[in-house]
Amino acid sequence: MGQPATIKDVALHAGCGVATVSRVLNQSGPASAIIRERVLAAVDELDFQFSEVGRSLQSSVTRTIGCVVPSIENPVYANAVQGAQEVFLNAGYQMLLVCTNYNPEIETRAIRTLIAKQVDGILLTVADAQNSEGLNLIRSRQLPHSLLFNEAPAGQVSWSVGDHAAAAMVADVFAENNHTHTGFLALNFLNSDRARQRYEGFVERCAQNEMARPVLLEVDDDGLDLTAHLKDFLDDHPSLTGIFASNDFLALASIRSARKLSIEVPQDLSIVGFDGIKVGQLVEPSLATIETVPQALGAGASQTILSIINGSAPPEVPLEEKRFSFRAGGSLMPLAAESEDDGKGTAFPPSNDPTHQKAKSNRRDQDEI
Amino acid sequence: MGQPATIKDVALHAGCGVATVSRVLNQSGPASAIIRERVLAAVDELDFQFSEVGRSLQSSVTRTIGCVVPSIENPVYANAVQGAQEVFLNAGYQMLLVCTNYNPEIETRAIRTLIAKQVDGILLTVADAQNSEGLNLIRSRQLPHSLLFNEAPAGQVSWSVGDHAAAAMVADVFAENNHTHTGFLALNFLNSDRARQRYEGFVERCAQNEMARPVLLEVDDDGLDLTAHLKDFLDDHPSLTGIFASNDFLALASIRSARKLSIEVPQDLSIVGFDGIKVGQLVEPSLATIETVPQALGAGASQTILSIINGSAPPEVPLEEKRFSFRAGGSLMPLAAESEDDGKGTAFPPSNDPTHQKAKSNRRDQDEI
DNA sequence: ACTGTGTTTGGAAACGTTTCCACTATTGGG
DNA sequence: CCCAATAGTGGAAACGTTTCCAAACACAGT
Repeated sequence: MGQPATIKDVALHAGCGVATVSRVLNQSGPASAIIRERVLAAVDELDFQFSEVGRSLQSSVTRTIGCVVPSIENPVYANAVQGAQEVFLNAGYQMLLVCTNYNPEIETRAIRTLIAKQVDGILLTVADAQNSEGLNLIRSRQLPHSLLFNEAPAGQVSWSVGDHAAAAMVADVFAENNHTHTGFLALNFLNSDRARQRYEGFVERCAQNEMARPVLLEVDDDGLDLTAHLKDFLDDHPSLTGIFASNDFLALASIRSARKLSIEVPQDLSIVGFDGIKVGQLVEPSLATIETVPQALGAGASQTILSIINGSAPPEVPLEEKRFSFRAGGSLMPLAAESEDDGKGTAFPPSNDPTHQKAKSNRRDQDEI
Repeated sequence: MGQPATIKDVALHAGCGVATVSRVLNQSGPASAIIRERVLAAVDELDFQFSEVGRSLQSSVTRTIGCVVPSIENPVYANAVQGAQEVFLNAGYQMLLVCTNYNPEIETRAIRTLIAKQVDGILLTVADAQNSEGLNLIRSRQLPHSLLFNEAPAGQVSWSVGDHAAAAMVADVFAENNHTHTGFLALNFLNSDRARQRYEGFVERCAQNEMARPVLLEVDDDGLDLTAHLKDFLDDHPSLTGIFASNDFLALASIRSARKLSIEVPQDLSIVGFDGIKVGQLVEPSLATIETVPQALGAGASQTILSIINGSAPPEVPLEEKRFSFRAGGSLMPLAAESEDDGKGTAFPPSNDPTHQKAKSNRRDQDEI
């Protein structure tokens, strides 16, 4: 029972040539009933299984796909990866997973190794789609691939949320609820083109809605305690009535921090998140957020890759409206309508609003379903 | 620019033999400065990279590890997988990930494929460690492997939480807080030996603490709405003052459902979770739970595999006390001390306690830090 | 000039497959 | 009874590596 049996062993055992064994097992050619039986018996006896390595060398197909994402501790990526994995598995592919921790160096090295391993395709979320060494490597070898969560440059397919438009929708929601002075809370702003796009989309639409320019609050560690940051931020910008957090964890952390500062959410401060993670619906107040469908994006991107491999028609990326939606929640509350702000909206208007809004209408019911 | 360059192309380009190219690139033998330069130039020119497939065939080493887990939508597994992935990557291995969705058939098939791909080791969480076809395959081929989250049978290493003991600790916590009538809330009881072990550990220790035997509430779908289930459950067992949920999501869902039924947590009902997911600390009331260290378990299990591969000393599995701890939270509240129950604790005692406990001491402060 | 030592070098085998092709039986029809 | 199809079979090449081994070469000491 030393080394695993090879096709040669089977051939020897069955008293035939290796070609015959291959034909029987792959049903790729004629074989007499007698010999078929002998081969099958030998396979059983030796517990034989083809080596995919030998096969891959011969066919230059590995039935393996590479997947490169920043991290799967973020449930958004976890869901996407899981969705992708499932599609691949059903199509007979397995998935090599690499988490880069937002480190471009690891990203590049990982992609290089994936190429060397001759994966049949690569699914990836890069730190910066405009300038990714790994992505260039992939492109120059014309390896089937698809971007996930990155907006692709010019005409390339990519399965992304539509961060710009989604963030604009948040601006609209704030506008509809009479919020004019808002903040944007971001983590890892530098390492994520997604966060940047959300910020841009939010800022632009706020301007269009004649709201004040959103104030940027950038935090760098992902510790849970934002309290100090939040306090400084609100002290500096007392006119703020709403915060758009660039992901749901930040949003939840903000709610908690606000509570410690005796700021009631949503009465004193409205908060909107991004991603639509499951727990957002389990908490009190429930989280108003942009709901996304990461699993569907992951699955779609996988199908894109598979279609390139098979030469079949690629799936259409759904319209933006299908990729995100606003999920109402108790963390957002309308402000009593008031006189419009001056319509400048470009520069930071001096806050002429010395106190926090204290609208006290008690509308907990919003998340009763 | 058709097919990628092979070592033969490089040899041709550099005007030398393939053996020389191999020696230069691997620094595995002598080579004159002249020829070294020519080889390096050819590599650059042709953008050559070794094919790992050819290499693996020759060396029967793939620098690839298989990882089989139920799902990475569960943050516990996601963390563990990420921890493992990181260790492997640092050691020069990549990881093939398969999510089985708790389906033993997929599990077996995946393991079979991993073996065929000649992975150097397998890290896995199986549905049932006592009776896993895939695990048997791995064992019979003596493939380096390590179990994760499964308790291993007799003397085998395994990186698990220590579900039995952890659940017993929950029983102790309930006892210290004067809860005597508790329920155990489980999802997927059939598919998870973990849930079963938690139940057993909880039941046993409750008996030792002379508490009533915990009532089992099993739910099958993982929809978010437990309200109906919870209502029936509490109607049937009005004496319950505490629920131990077999994971934090269930615990959070219970809190929400309780709220809908106008049952206050923790005043009317205490809830303790299991796993210690991050959001548990962000919600109000914060979740009392068993905190685990899935990332450390994943990393440890990986190191076990690496040590088997390298023939080095395997890392020690930490003592149970290091693998979990109780995290206090606002969802659990002590009951006013009262006369002891009758000490039978074995059969279901008839509930002689017609109303819910309504201890009203307002101790929100418990989770202020 | 010749031997001996040591350094470079490249041919060839091996790893486990698939597939092409040539070869041998078997059959059916004349 | 012979010939031509045809079904069944196995040898060998190819895939891209590494490594063994023998050959070639350089050079110093006699």
